[in-house]
Amino acid sequence: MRYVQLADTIRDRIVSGTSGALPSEAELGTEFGVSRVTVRRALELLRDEGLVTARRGVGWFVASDPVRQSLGRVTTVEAALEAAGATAGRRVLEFAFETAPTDVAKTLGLPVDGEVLRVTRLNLADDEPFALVTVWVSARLGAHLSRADVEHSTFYDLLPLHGVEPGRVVQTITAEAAEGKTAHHLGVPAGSPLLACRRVTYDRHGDAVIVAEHRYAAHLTALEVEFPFTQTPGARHG
Amino acid sequence: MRYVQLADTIRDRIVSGTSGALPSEAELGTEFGVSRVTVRRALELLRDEGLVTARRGVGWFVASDPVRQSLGRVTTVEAALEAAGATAGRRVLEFAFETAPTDVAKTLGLPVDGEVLRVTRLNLADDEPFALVTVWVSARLGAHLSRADVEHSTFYDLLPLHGVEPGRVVQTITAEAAEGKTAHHLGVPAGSPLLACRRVTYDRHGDAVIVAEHRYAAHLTALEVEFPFTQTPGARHG
DNA sequence: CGCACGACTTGTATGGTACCTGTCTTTTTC
DNA sequence: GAAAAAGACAGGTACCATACAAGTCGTGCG
Repeated sequence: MRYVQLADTIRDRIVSGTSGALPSEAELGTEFGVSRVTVRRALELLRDEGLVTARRGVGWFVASDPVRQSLGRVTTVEAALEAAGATAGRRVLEFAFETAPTDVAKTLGLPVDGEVLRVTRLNLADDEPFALVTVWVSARLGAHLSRADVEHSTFYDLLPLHGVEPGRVVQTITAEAAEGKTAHHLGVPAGSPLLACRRVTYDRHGDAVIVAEHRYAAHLTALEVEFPFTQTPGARHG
Repeated sequence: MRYVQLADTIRDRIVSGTSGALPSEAELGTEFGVSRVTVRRALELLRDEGLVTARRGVGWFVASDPVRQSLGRVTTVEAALEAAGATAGRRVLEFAFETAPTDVAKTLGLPVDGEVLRVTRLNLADDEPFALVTVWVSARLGAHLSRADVEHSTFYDLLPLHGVEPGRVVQTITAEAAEGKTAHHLGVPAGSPLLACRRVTYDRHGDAVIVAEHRYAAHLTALEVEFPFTQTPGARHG
């Protein structure tokens, strides 16, 4: 689907800072070597997402500061815990350099047999386990981290010390059944539903630096996302 | 049996990371030096295993990659499905006026025995069940909606016609085990993990107008949240 | 100033092309 | 005789090219 890919590249262009008016449909068409119809379908897709708006006779515009607008108020489980006054604790279960899983290598931009530091950690709230977290960073970065470091500080506190400036975070949320070992650590029956969040952190240059997987027991946790409604008239699917 | 061997090699290729669209039947035929019929028999074998799906006139796709729904940008399930290249459908299962569940009555600002319109709907992606959605609106608003309305349009398209302007949306995400009836509708085993989203839509005046519960089979769906890195308590835990 | 005109834009519709899957029949091969 | 190959056709989808309607804006003329 050509227009989906085109929408992806335009979306990237928008989230990485472009604002104001977009080039006209005809210009985008010649730039990407596609017809105007295809450009329109891509733009309509982005309009359904609330990322852009169109004014007839004028042009297409990036919706006013869409990133901040739509993503400003994401509350994580950890934030809620702190707000509730719980004391957060960490217990490092594993700390190992090993070859990266293929998907992790891919997102971190490493070769298929690239080496990473994997830290598996149990997050505690008032000494009760509530999240099982696995973090991967490239071995090059991990070389500067000690086990004590990751036990007492967050990765977000540590990385700036080594010249890495976090830029943006993409969090993918899904659900899964608790596998035996995970269930044991979280203190829930095996097979019970978990909230699984994969969080990829990028630095200022757009390169992925941290891949993390958080697993929460479902009965304890809920993520809350708030965003303003963006009017999307004329959605193509009725 | 030539096509069984071919199915094996294609399966290997898929499980080792290939995703998205497969080459066309003709291309696979020339690549492996077999006829199109043989390629088809192999692919049909993999389809029976649930590994791939075919869309007429388009091509074959690996079935495993979930639909990623971007929170904060996509406002409807339909938009996310279209972005993934699937065709969206709806089937209304229940359409009833009844007394509101207490939590719904509370969020909608109704008295404890207030009346609401409840619509339970199955969302389809390429004619496969994808999401089970229950929507509650106050009886006062629901009085203007017909069953055909909610079958053919989204609530977000319908409400502006009756003077309601959506303002903001708060979405709460959690996981749960599929209860029997829900599992049946979604075509998954009972007890399998679901992604459960409760979405409360407020109008311009800050009054809650829609309460909706979306349930997705976990293996089909992932929610995606992107936010710029800020040194807030919520983003500190990594 | 007022106004028409033209150059641009988005919105909409249509015909045509290339390619895809789905299904069938016939021929070849082992 | 069964499996595979080869071919043909139907039904669909995505994309392109084109045309035209409708809206906006700047320019220049009277």
